[in-house]
Amino acid sequence: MEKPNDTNFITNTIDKDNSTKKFGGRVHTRFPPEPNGYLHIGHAKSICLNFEIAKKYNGKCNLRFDDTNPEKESEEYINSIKRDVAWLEYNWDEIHFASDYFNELYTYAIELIKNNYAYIDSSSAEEIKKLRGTLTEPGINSKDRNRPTEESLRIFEEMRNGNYEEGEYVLRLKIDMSSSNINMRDPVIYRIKKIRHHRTGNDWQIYPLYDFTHCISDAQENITHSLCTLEFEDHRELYDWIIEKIQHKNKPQQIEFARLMLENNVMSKRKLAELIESKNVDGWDDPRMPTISGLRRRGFTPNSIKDFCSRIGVTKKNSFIEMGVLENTIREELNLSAERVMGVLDPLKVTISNYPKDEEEVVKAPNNPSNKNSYRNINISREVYIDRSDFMEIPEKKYFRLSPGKEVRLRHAFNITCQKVIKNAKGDITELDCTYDSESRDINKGNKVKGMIHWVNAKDCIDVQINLYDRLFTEANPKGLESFNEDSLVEKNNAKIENNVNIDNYDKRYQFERVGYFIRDKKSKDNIIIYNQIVSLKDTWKNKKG
RNA sequence: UGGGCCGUCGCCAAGCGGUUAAGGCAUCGGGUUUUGAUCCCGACAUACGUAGGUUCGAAUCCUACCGGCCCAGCCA
Repeated sequence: MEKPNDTNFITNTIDKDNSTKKFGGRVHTRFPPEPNGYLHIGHAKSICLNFEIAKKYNGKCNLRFDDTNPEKESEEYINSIKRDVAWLEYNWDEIHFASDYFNELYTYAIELIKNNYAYIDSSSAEEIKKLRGTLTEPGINSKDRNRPTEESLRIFEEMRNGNYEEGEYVLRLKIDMSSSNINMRDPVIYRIKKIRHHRTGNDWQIYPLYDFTHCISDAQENITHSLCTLEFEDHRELYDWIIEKIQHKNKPQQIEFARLMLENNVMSKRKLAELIESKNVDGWDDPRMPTISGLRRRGFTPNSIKDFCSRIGVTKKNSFIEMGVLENTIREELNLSAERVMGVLDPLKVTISNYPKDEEEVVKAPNNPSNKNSYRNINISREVYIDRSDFMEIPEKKYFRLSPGKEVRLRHAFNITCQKVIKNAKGDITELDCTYDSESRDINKGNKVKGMIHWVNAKDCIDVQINLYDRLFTEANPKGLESFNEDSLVEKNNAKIENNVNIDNYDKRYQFERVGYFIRDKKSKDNIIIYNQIVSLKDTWKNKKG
């Protein structure tokens, strides 16, 4: 594995902080997902960043669920997120929930009201929106902005007790309605929501909003570097304002980085959900999905994902990463570790007419070219299957696989020559009549041939379905479903694989020689054995042809 | 049109006033290899969004432009 690229503008900042003892040389990060959906590769970038930084500086990294909106959140998501983080082999030092701080948050809110930094507003959502101003015009103070402290305190408590309906009142920070930073125009920090929370049940009728919750949660956990994505840059001023006004002893530093975007893919929960709802994919863990669960089912390993994250770097520049970078990481890992077997996607029957009927022999084939001492045995007899793509009746230039009259080697076995092409009434090729050169079992004795193709023994190969995957969209930056790649899934229903494959092992990744890397689909039905193509082998021949 | 950010090779990304402007992916040559894979070797930015300026010296500092992203949820 490559040495991870573990320095970036954030570690530079931390180095500086450490040298000035800003946090006493301490480093404490956190990964703060909202449990309202499944994690994707973009989250993996954040997970790797936060946990790797903690590791690098002998610090800590917490897992914290930002669960302040019970409407969208659930236990199911909490569990899936925990599972995904654990699958990536990261161990959080502490696990917290923003909802654990509801009491402290409430107390801080009261303090802010008392200090004239917050007030209860009876304005409707529409009124608040109207008075907020625009990007170029300042906002206007709410009629309730100077509500007496005692009154705000009383209403706030009544809100908590459930005396009011949703929308009747909100608690707002009193900052500056004319600020050029719209986040500072008296942001709402508490709203009434008469919804049962998945962790606090019916204890609360009011729930704090992100801006109020996040900074205080960080401070409570004594986080030093609060890493988040670019869209929160404008919120930093508010983050710092709140920490200052509540006079918290801890002052975490928020640092923003660019979120991950992949070419020919989408990353937003909404767009991912669209793919599912439109039935273009079969769920959050469809092997084409950029979700952690999708990647896992596809056959990616935790290491390959971490390797990917270290390769793409961390900056403040919005950019799209080519899918090839991701694919390359798993290809590189599997090249070293995956055992080799053979499998044909589109079987074409080959009868070796001069091979004795009812006879069979065993050939040896290395499990991995890196270890010449580990072999597997493969049976071969009179009938084999090869891939249709390895035969061309009228070969194009430089095609050095099988064609009429041509000799190629069956990998690990011997050379065969195509004598006759057999077709059905429609003119489709149904079978090839070939002869073999028994001398060529010894690789030094047969003719030197340029073509080498893979095959399976007809008598004992295993019938499987092989799923080939490609990028989800044809456009680099998809706007919507219009550019969905209809060929993103190709099912090879008649595929056949060598019987050395352990079909009961759902975790073992194989290289089907000359084709790609495969893993048994965890969702295979009992009657159909499905193998997922994790990634193909590089194919410069295909590239050259254009 | 207010504010906050960003612009170094096709895609990422080092670089922090003096370097031949790292590295990875991709691409293109060549070698090894009976996986058109792997592996190895080589090529690949006189150029850092543009234009000025400061300086003996600038991708690095200053100014002005140009281009892109984000912000007007009682979402996070």
